Amino acid sequence: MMSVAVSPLDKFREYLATKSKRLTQERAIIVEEVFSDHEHFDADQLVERMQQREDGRRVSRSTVYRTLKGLEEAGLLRKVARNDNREVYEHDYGYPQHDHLICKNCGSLTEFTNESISKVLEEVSSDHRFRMAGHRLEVYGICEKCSGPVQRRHPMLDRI
Amino acid sequence: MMSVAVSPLDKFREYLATKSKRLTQERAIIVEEVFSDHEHFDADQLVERMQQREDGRRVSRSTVYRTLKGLEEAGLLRKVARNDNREVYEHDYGYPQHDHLICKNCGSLTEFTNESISKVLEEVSSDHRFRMAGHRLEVYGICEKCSGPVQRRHPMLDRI
DNA sequence: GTTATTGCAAACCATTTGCAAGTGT
DNA sequence: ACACTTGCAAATGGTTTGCAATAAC
Repeated sequence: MMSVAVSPLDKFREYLATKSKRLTQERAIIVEEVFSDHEHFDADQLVERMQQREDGRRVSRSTVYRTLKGLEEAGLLRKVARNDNREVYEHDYGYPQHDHLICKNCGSLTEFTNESISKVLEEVSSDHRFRMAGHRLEVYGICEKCSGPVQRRHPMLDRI
Repeated sequence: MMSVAVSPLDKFREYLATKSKRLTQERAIIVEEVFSDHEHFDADQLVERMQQREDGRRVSRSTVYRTLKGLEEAGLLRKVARNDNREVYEHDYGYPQHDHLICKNCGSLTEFTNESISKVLEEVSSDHRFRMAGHRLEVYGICEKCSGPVQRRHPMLDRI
């Protein structure tokens, strides 16, 4: 259980302060939108969500890109994979450490957590006098959905 | 110890045959160049190496890109990281499985091997009925070289 | 009032692709 | 002969950037 003492917006505000940057309306709206759910997303999807806001508070594509970079630096987001040639982001704050199974067929991301992986990485890093700051582990393959139905077009025949 | 029964070129030849593709001079030269050492490289570096060949057997940039894709499909190369916005490749044939420590400061890649990681990944995949085909693990941080000298500009003062 | 930020359009840049000429089988 | 490949130049497409107008502090 990880406790979240500060909201994402506050955390971002802190980060901005240390860099003499400003908390603009645009940045605030983006943070709100990004943290409104836990799904993975890419820049383009976020741009689209920003354009469909009912309150009409639009934000340009450039600002979305610029803010994503800031959120990453602030430790609020991290890149987890590339899909369709786009960087895929996910929350890196208030969300437990995990990695992903990535389906080569449908592109779906399945999260999993495993304690021993981080332990191993810490050992390895220490052996190499490497100061680990984070990692990105992508496991490629075919997910359950894609390996099931597709190959069994005639389920009854499987038993023959 | 992994035994390499077949040369990279032969392995590529086999792959090409299964796809009714041809072993052209260009492809052969690229394989030769790529497997002439074990260093990591990106497409641009390979293009440059191809242009500096003394024997004048040049290969165009497009063909390099096309062949890299083929070598990846053939299981001879794999992408291991992105550096400077470019895909970084390494040998995936006749070379033991390993992962990388990537320095955020100088971009250097340090290889490491660890048995338990693949074991864990197989367990996790099996738990999710996921058919693992491979993985990509990038550990980010600061390498020994970069964390040493840079931070200790006045080594003697460290002891104060 | 200063200085950072936005939105737009243009630029960037690694990678891909259409096509006519060339090559492997 | 046939189908696959090459090299070139042009296109692609995600991401970045210059700049004048605007907003945060």
